[in-house]
Amino acid sequence: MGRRGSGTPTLTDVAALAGVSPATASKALNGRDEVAPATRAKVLEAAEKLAFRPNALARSLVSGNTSTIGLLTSDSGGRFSIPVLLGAENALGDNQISVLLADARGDAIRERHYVRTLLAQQVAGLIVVGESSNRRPSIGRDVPVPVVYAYAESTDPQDLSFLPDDRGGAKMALEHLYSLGRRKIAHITGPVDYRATVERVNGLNEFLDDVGLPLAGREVRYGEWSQRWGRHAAEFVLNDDPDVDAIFCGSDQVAAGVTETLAARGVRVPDDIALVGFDNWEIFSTETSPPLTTVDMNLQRLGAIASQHLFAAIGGEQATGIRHLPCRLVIRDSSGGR
Amino acid sequence: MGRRGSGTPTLTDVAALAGVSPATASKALNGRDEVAPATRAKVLEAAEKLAFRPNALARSLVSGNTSTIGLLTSDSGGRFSIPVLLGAENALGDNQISVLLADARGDAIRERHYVRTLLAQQVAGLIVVGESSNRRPSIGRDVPVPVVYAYAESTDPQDLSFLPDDRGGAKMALEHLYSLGRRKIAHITGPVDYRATVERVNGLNEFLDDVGLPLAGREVRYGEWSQRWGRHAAEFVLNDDPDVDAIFCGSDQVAAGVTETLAARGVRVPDDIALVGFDNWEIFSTETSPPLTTVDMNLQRLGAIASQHLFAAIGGEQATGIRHLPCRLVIRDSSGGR
DNA sequence: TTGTATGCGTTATCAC
DNA sequence: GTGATAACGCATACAA
Repeated sequence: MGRRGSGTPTLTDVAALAGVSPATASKALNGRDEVAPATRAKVLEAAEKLAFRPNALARSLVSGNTSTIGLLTSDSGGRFSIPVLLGAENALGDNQISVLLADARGDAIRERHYVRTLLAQQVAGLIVVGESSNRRPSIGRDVPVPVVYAYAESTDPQDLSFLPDDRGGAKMALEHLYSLGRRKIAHITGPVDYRATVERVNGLNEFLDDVGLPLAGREVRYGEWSQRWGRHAAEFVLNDDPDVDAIFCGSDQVAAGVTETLAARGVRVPDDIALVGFDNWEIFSTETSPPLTTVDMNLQRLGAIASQHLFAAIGGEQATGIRHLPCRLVIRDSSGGR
Repeated sequence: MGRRGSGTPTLTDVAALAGVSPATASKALNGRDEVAPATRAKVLEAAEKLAFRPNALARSLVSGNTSTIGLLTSDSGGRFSIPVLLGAENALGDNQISVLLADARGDAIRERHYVRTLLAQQVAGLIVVGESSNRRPSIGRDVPVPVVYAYAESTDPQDLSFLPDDRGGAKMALEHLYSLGRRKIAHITGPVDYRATVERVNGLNEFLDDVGLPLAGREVRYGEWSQRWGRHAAEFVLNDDPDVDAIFCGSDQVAAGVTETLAARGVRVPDDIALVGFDNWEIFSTETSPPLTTVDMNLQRLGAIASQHLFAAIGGEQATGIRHLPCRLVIRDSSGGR
């Protein structure tokens, strides 16, 4: 009889109903070919009838590997981890892989705790997602399963990290503005201690150097990731440099604030000033008036690629280093580019 | 020797190092009292030395119950499931419970698939989170583990569902406005086919009836959950009823749009018009100018309570029906209430 | 107090 | 082609 007489049916139940041994039933259900077609049919029928589902725990215990991976995150809002998770689930496909989620909330102690818990659950691998894409401590080399960092950069070069190519993304935005004839481009962005901020500014500077253009708006405006900052910074830029004909923002949230100030001052977008954001965070980018041209970091794709590499690593193909994945320009009305 | 000679240490390894049998080691580690203090010390020391972590799979296989629960969600953005998840993790505390997350993306087929997968993983219970708080099909009575619905209402009254008390939340908002002397209150909200929309309107109507006040702004303005709609609807309201002195919005996102229109038309908030939102979605509620007074649905608390009930159910204390959990008014500047 | 034996549900090995 | 048997890592009933 099966578990506790009345519970979920077990392989033994199926075998009994089919009139074969558990071993044979196992082979039949797992599609091994050392089993007679007639027998297989009987077993499958019995399994169907009992709505049999193999106990993944028992299976993992004997096989030594789970079909579960751990996702260790720190961004409590799920702003980055959810897209990464969705991308991972996509890549997993019907592989019957499950994701154990643990949110360490940026606390190193809690993070260590969760790593141990996830390992106790015998996860086959770990994906670490950052609360920002900044460099962050490695969870260590003594972890007995493969680890990849997605939207996070491990300080240990022996780890494998996946980051969006913010620098390239910024260049895409600027090329777009440049191609539309804009020559007085200002930049309003977030805190200077974000890798994303710095990389986007690097892309900006490289582009301006390449085409021989000065930065407009007097200087790069560093602030916070908030609409509030966008509103204020737009005032500064307009006051200091009324000729500005384009503003490239370090995030859509900032761009949303900029939009408000421009509207309040009667500046037309994109006619007077073209606007480009970053993130393609749709609750902002599709909701401003006009909707934002913006740079999408392809986080879902990043999650998919990271998990593919994780599986490769689980399969023995270890890799190391930092991979920058391309961004994508999403053109809407705020730049006048279509 | 343990797994594959060199892998993760097992209980047997610990026992060997401590010079006792695996059974004794097990008892010592699990805090059973039929073991001599000296022996326990030896075992603990050995476990420490080997960094031993019990294999949760094996433990579950023998005990028959896992320390894992499944979280089945449909809101791809994580807008509701993440707070619920955090609340659940809080309630779990150090119980070493893990959460297996599956995102069905609103697809019933995928949902069934994930339920089966989660069950195959032997989850001890299931939390179902909706993409909205609307009524949704039950995942069925044939699920062999307890299920609770959080921010979702199962169509089956035998299920246990937890919902925010939107009606009560709306009343809190209105009482607040009323107590501040506002008497011409309009309502701008989302689609009429959302339970949340309807319940908030119900609360509105009940309140207005109670105090004998007519609705201002001509009628309830139903639309979408978007800033865009908020901007337009505010125009309608102001045009139809210029005397309005308060606008209660069905969401912060809508309120953010309303704010923009009010600013554009030179209407002062809260002096001319007081504004109250709903959701306390902080990227909106703390970022508008002025910041929004709004109703918080306490989703994290809802998640905590739902998971507590789930554990009770796992422990045998089944419950059924629908529980409405109170909202909380968060007072900021947009209502002039502080 | 400690150790031996057994079983959880499944798969793999190896006889038959 | 099929079925005993052992093993995965752990916990427990029971014997010592």
